[in-house]
Amino acid sequence: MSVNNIEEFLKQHNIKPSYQRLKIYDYLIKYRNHPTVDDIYQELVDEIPTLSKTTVYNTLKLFLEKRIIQLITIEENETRYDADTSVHGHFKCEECGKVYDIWLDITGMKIEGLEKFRVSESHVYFKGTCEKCLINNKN
Amino acid sequence: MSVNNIEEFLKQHNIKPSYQRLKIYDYLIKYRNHPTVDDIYQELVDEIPTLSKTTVYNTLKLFLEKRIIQLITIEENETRYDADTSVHGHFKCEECGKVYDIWLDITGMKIEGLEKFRVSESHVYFKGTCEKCLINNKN
DNA sequence: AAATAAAAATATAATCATTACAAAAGAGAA
DNA sequence: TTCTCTTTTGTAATGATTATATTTTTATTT
Repeated sequence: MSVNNIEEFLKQHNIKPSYQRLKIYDYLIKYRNHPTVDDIYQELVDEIPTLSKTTVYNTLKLFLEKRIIQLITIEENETRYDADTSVHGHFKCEECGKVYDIWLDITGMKIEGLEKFRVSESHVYFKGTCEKCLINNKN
Repeated sequence: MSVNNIEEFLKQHNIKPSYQRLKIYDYLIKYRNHPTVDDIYQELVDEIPTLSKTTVYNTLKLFLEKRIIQLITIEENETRYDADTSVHGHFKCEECGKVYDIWLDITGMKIEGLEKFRVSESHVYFKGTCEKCLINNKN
C-alpha cells in the first residue's frame, strides 16, 4: 500500500491521517513483524526525532478502536500489534523470539460451549521452536 | 482432589508440598476460575495472614516450570492461571469479565505453516459476550 | 535435643510497560 | 489573523512483576 493509499485507508476508517499515524500504519504493513510499541518507536524515532512513545501508544489504541489492527498477547509481558485483522494464527519461537503468521481455518474445528455466546474475536497461537532454530540446534 | 491427594500430586511432580503451595494449588482446582495472582492472594490471605504476594508469584512460577498449570494471556495487562493443562479453549466475556472453558478439538483444524516447527503449546481463545450478559442486556 | 544446612516464605525496594495529565504544537474555519 | 479543536509531546503517576536480602521453616546430622 502506498502512502497515498494509507491516507485514504485511514480516512475511510474515520482516522485523521496525521504524519505520525501514517508512519505508524506504514510500519505495520511494511514489516508485518508483529512489533511491540518499542519496536515501532525505535524504528521511527530516527525519521521523526520528536516522536513520543505516548504518541505510539495513543495511535495504536486508536487503530484498535477503529478495528484496523489487532492485539497479539502471546507473552504475558509483551504486547504486540498486527495490521492483519483477519482470523489467523501465530507461532512464537521460544528460541529466537520471532512471531510467524500461521494460516488456519477455525470454522472446521469442533467446538462446544460457544453456541449461546456472541463471539467478537477469535485467537489461536502456538509456542515452540521454529524450523531455523531447530536446524541451528543440530550444529 | 483431597488435600492428601494434592500432597501426593505435588510430590509426584517434584514439588515439595509446603502449606502455601498446597493451598494455592487447592484454590486453583477448587474454583477453576482462571484467577489472577491477586484473586488467589485476596482469597488466601484470610486463612494465611502472613501470606506474601511474592509467594504466590513464586509458587505459580514453580507450578508453570513443573508444567502442572498453564498461563492464560487473553488480556494484555491481566495474567491468569489454569490448573487444567489440557489443550482447551477460553472465552472471556467483555461485559462481566468471566473466563469460561471451551471444549474444542484443534486436531480437526486445517493449519498451514506449522509442519516444520516443533510445537510445545497451543492456545485458543475468544472474546465477546456470554449468554448471561446477552440476556441481561435485553432488559 | 541441639546444631547445622538447605529450602521456602516474607518484606521491601527496584524495574518497566502503560496510562494519566497538562502543556505545546499543528490544522482548519471564520 | 484569531479562535477552536485535535494531535502530539514531555513528565509524572500507576501498577504488575521481579530482584534482593532477611527471616522462618524444614530436614539432617551429631
